[in-house]
This record gives sequence, C-alpha cells and structure tokens, in this order.
Amino acid sequence: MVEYRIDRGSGVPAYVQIVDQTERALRMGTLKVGDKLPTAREVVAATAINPNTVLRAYRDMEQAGLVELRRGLGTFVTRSLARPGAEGDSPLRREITDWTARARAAGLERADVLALVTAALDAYDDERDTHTPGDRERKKEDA
Amino acid sequence: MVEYRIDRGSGVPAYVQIVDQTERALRMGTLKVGDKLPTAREVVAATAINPNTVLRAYRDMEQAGLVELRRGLGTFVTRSLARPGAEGDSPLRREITDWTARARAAGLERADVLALVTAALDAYDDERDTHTPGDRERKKEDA
Amino acid sequence: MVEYRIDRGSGVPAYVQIVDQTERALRMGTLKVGDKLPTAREVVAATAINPNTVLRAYRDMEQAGLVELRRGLGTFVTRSLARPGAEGDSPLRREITDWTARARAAGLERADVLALVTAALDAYDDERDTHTPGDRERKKEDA
Amino acid sequence: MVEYRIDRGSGVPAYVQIVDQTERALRMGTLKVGDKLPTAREVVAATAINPNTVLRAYRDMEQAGLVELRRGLGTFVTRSLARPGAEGDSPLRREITDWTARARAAGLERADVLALVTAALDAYDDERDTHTPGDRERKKEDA
DNA sequence: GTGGTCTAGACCACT
DNA sequence: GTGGTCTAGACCACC
Repeated sequence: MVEYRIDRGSGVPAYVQIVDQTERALRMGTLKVGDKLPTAREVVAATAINPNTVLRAYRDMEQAGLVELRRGLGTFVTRSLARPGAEGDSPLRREITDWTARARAAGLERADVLALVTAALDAYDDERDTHTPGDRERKKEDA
Repeated sequence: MVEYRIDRGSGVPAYVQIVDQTERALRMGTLKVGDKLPTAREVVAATAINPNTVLRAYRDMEQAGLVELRRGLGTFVTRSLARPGAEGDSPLRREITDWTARARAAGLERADVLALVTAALDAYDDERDTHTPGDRERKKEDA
Repeated sequence: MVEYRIDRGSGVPAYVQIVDQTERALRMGTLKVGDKLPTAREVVAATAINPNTVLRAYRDMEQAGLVELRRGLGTFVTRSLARPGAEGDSPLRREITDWTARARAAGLERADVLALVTAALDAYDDERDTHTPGDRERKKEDA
Repeated sequence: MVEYRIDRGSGVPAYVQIVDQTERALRMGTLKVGDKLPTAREVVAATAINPNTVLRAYRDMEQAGLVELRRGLGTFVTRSLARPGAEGDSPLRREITDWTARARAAGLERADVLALVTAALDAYDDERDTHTPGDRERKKEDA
C-alpha cells in the first residue's frame, strides 16, 4: 500500500504531490495494475489534507488513464509505468542504492543528492543535444 | 549564468521553479557567492513568464538570505550552499554522471531516473530510522 | 460569446452541462480556435452556480485538449471540433432547421424532437451493425 | 422490450440514464401502457450496474406516475407520453430518419447530429421568443 | 482582475 | 462505506 507524504510549505500543490508519488510508485513497480490505492478517507487520516484534494488527485490520474475510480469500491491502478531496468534486483538499482547510501554517509543532504542527479541528467541531455542537432528541450519533471 | 527552464503545466508555481533551480545551482557550485543572477528582463526573454513572477522569486530568495537585490545593479548571490563532495571533480559526482548516462542509455526516462533515486533515498532513510529510534520524518524536496 | 444555460434538477451535473454545451458550440463552429470563453465570474453572474464548478468544467476541457486556461487572461479555445457539413449554410443544416420548425409547430416538445432524433440515430446504427458484423456498440452522448 | 445502454463515464448518473431512456421509449410509442419493463435482474445482466440503481430509477418513475411496481410481477407502464406526429409511419419520422442517415453517411458523428438538432431547437425557440414577448426560457433536456 | 488551490461541510450515487 | 458533486469562502499565482 502506498503511503503519501505531503510536504505542506514546499509550494507544490498537495494534489500534485499525490500524483507525483503515485507515478513514482508505478514506475518503480511498487504499484501494479489492479492494485488498490488507499481510500480518500485513509489518505485524509494519514496526511490531514482534505478529502476533496485527494479526490482531485485521483480524478486527474483517472483522466490520465492511470487509475480507475469505482464508486463504492475504491480506486484501482489500470496502467503500469514500470520500466525494464528499474526492477528491484536490477544492476542499475543496486548501484544507485549503493551510491546514494555513500553520498548520504558523506554528509550530503537529500536535496544535494537530488541536485547532483538533476545536474547529471542535464549534462546527459546537453551532451546528446550537442551531438544531434535539433530543438533543445528538457522534459518536465524538473521543478 | 544560470538558465531557468519553466515547465508550465507541471502544476508547480513558476516562482517555486526558479527558487528550486537557483538553489540547485548553489548546491552544485554552479553559482558562487558574488555571482549575478540573470536580470528579470533576461529571464522574461528566455522563459516568457511575467517579470513580476521573477521578482517574486528573487525576493523570496533574498528573504531566505541567499541573494541580495541591488537596485540598478542586479541580483547577487550572498550565500553558498555548496557541499564538499559535490564538486565537479569529486568521485561521487563522476560516479553519478556515469550511472545516469548508463540509465538513460538503457532506456530509462528522466522521470524514471528521478524515481529510482528517490526510492534509494527513501530506502536509506527508512534503514536509518529503523536503527536509530526517533521521529521518522522525510524532509521536503519530495514532491 | 457562448451563453450557458444550466438546468438544475435535470440530474446532470452542472459541470457536465457546461462541457457539453461548449463542445456543442465547438462542433457547430459557434466557437472557434482562439475564441475566449466567458470568465468564471461571468458564468457565475449568469447562472448562479459556484465559480469552482465552472473552473472544474474548464479544467476538464483543458485536460481534454479543447481549451487553455491562462491565468490573469482567461480561457481560450485551442482545438476545433467543427465538421464539414455542419456549417451554417450547409444543406443538412438548412434541412434540419426546417424540419425542427415543422415538428415544433406540429406540437412536439423539445424532448419529443430529441427522442425522435435519438431513435433515428439508433435505427441507423442498428442498420449498419446488422450489415457489417462485429461488436455492436453505441457511442456515448446517449444520456 | 426496452434495452438500456448505460454510458459509464458520461458523468450522467446511471439511474438518470435509465429514466431518460424509458421516457424516450414512451414518447416514441416503443413502450405503451401495460408494457412490462425489464426486471432489475435483466438490466443488471445486460448493463453490469447494481440492482439497487435500477430499482432507484424505477421508483423515481413510479413517483412520476409513469410506471407501477407490482411486487412479484414486475414493473409496468401506466401512462403514455406518445405524441401524435411521432408515430412510426408519420411523415416527420420518415423525414428525420432519412435526414439522419444522410448526415451520418456524410461523416457526421452522433454528437454532431445531436448538436445540429439542439442548435435548430435553440434557433426555433429564440425566433419565437423574439416575436412573442415573455420570459425566455429553454426547458430542460438540454444537458 | 484572471485563473487556482484548499478547506469545510452538506448531500448524492453506487456497491 | 466507497467515490462524487456542489457550495462557500479564504488565500495564492499570475498578468
């Protein structure tokens, strides 16, 4: 079962945080097709945000084709975002888990780690853009 | 010079994106004390957002003690967030750059990479929480 | 400018009525790409429904790719649903206008007219289904 | 025998769709006084909605005086909504059947056809409103 | 002054 | 007891 953690005061709307965290769980395979999301009530109990806000997030994901809201039953995953290469026992995953642990142990904060990865992603994209001419764009997921 | 990229439609307020990206540059050392941020005019030209929105972000960072607005001159960095271990030639940085490139080359999207790192960070924190009792909290930067 | 008419008590959610009426205007060419929808405030003034309900409808249409909400500016049509054959001076349109007038003059109510057309649509679909075997389905727009 | 088709996802409550479709059949004469509606069980089998929802619709129609629920026997039509002019062999009906077929053959979708008719109805009402002063109102059946 | 988020709470639809 | 609509009103982001 997913557990949402809402950071009030991050400036990021609560419903966006729910959507992002759900998508992340889908990408990681933590959430699979058919799985049930926590009910709005459960999320409310766990996070102290308003039921309407939770439903807003669920509705958005429904329109995005990720989940299905069934009245009287709950909300269920209808599409997977899982990627080969991101499984729990993949080499890439073992490596990043190890690297992250070392980075944290070296005194880097969560934000530092994410900044490093973002910089690495940007570097990779810029590298590719340079070699393959075309319109240079970085895809969302930035903020 | 930092280059802001605003993702309209990410749901994240534009001024938050500016602050986040600036902080990231500070953590990475891309931006150092004394450096000048782009003028509102320049940001507007590059991103098509309203000057007031840029100024709002700069004012927020001034209040956070990160930058100083000198009227007629520009906005200047007053504090560093750089971390030892995150320098451009540090081993951690070389490793993550390499790993990211391999992950992307393996077909993972930007979002997948960030999801993997976030999961690794969560795993690390949970691990520590288990061994060292205390209030279990994950700090912002999550959404 | 579109003018929404909300039938409270029809059982159909107000935001659905707004979406339906907007789509209808798009199909008829009454609303064209670039046109501005009435502001939420204007709709509120004209229909006595809550601003949030209007915004809910506009947001839904934005996600459907029909309109774009620009903060501080308004809501604008981004996609046309106009169909060749449905223009104001097309033969089909002249014919239906004439037929409808005669039906109404003959004492049929609005609901009768719509029932007749729906029956005719059903008959047409059933006819086709009979001749071309396959899964028999009637598309939405039914309720 | 009527055959209900429920469009989940149209936003219109299922029980409203049942009532609407029944009324339409009454107006068209497809359903006559004394006719038996399908049992809740049959509707459930055909539409995969909950029996309670069907009963809710039947009860609403009973209160509206359209049908009578006889326990153990079924639900029966008690009132006609048929209109002279809408019979199966009336000229108006032949004309609209023909027109609809041509409209569909010309590439118009079901929704386009309904939009055209609605526009024609609106035009007719507006015309009359202009010539005969009074409160200008469009009756339900709109959404 | 535009759209946008969130809250609170009432009532409804559906299983 | 699930999700769903709507209202009212406060406050925010953006132009």
